Amino acid sequence: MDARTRINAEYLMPTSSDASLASRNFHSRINCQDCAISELCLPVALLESEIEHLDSIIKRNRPLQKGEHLYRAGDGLQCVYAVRTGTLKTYTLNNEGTEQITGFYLPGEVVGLDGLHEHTHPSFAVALETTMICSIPFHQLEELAGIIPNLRMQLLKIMSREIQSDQELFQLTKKNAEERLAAFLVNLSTRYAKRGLSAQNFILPMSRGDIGNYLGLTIETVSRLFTRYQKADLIDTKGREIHLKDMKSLSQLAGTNCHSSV
Amino acid sequence: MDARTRINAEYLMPTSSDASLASRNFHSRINCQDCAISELCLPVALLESEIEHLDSIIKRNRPLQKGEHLYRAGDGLQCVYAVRTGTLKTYTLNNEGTEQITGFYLPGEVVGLDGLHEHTHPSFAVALETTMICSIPFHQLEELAGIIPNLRMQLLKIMSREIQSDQELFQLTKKNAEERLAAFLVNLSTRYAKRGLSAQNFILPMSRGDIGNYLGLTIETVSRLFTRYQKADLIDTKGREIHLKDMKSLSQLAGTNCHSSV
DNA sequence: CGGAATCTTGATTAGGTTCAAGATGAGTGG
DNA sequence: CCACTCATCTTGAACCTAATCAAGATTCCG
Repeated sequence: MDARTRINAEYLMPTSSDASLASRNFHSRINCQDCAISELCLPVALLESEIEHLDSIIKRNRPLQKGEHLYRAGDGLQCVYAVRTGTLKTYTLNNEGTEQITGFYLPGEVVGLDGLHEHTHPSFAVALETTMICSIPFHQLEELAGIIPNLRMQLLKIMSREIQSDQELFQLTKKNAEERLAAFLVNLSTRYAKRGLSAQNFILPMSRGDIGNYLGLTIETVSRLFTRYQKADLIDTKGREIHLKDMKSLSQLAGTNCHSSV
Repeated sequence: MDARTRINAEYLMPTSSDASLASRNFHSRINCQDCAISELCLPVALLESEIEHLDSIIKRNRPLQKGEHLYRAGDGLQCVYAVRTGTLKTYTLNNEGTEQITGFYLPGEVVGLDGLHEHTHPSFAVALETTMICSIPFHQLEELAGIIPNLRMQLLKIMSREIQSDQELFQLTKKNAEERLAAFLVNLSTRYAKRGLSAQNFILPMSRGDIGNYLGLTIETVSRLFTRYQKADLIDTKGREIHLKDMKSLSQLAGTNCHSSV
């Protein structure tokens, strides 16, 4: 049940006449050199030639459709993955077999870094919408990190950032429902802004249920909070569209950490 | 018997007459080669000569006394630190300036890995008891990781494990008080067992207040849970001494993850 | 258009916090 | 060794937030 073989097996060529597209790279024109989000991703601080080297080990398959899995818990870990476009969610299953969402991943973010140490994915990763992925064979990445100091440093930085943001996430246990959802929205907003998108207006790629699951709240509470925020003129929502009207108050509600530089 | 007496047996306070001990290595005889917990720490899988190389960049100062800080939020990040003996807690301050505990660190565990990416510690680290630390200059470690593939891999593994355990920690948001405390105790137990200590009997290095803060519960709730567990014959406690009588039920309560290999 | 999934809103309940008061324990000095 | 203090811990009662149960409303999609 390897992710890659699944992808290849399910792969449908865009035009039956062009067989070459079925080969290693789905879009041969896509590469790190031209990628809009390389600034957020692994190639940061690399020289042109180093980026080419990195790019040469990266595989790009056809996009994942909504609901398709990138990998599953228990799968062997061959690759780590960078989101190119779209959104992933990662989750585990608890004793009762219910989903426990552990994270949402936006373009430029790297998933699969948990589980390096045991060569096995401890969680599931699934697309919330049509999502394009760069697959980076971990073994080759790790070797390359031995050769390219900047890449080694960037890999450490990405992991360090993940550790920090996971610890910030954990601070949610100390917050009430109102604060949790505010923190979630502010966090998403910040991440969209980094990607050159609007910090005020975006479309939530996940359902209310997903948000609730992630934050440890029920779907009813999330729904009620959205209406409460709306009445307080903090936000404006229609379905998954959201407009953050009062970022300052939301941030304050979120109780952003004093020493958080994010 | 307990961790603290073990430490006292190993450690003798410096006499004020011997100033030389205050220099680079407090105990010149302490090194990675002979360290009991090297198996849990950075030297895993290194050759003898590689361990010597690693050891040569590590600094060991006098022990931290209870309440002494190893670093503070905002401090520049020169080193990452491995706990040799004792216990650290890490915390941040929220808007209101109240402490938010983010983690407890036992011997062999590495702290300071958050904040690599911005060369600044995002949190505080303070000793909960007399604690000996190995300071590892990050720049040198990173360079060494370029030369020694096994060290590079071990560093990645340590960070990967931290990411995974932080994500498991985050699952506490989905648990109620009873489950949270059980998860906490089982987690501590597992970590002590890995260190060759008893999984059933140990002394909690932190106060009820610290536990509550960490888990997002009030001290009263923690206290009530301890008595409830005791009445249910799950544990036996007297102050900070704790005996886990029914590990199976506790683990079940904790709701350990299906795919968790820890 | 119709059925399913998702979302909203209301009423009730329960788990955990808050407020309050004692109890226990560790550390200090006489 | 005891008395005293301060910090930590325990227990009780009242309150409140968020979960649960329940019923509609809305949106999505074939």
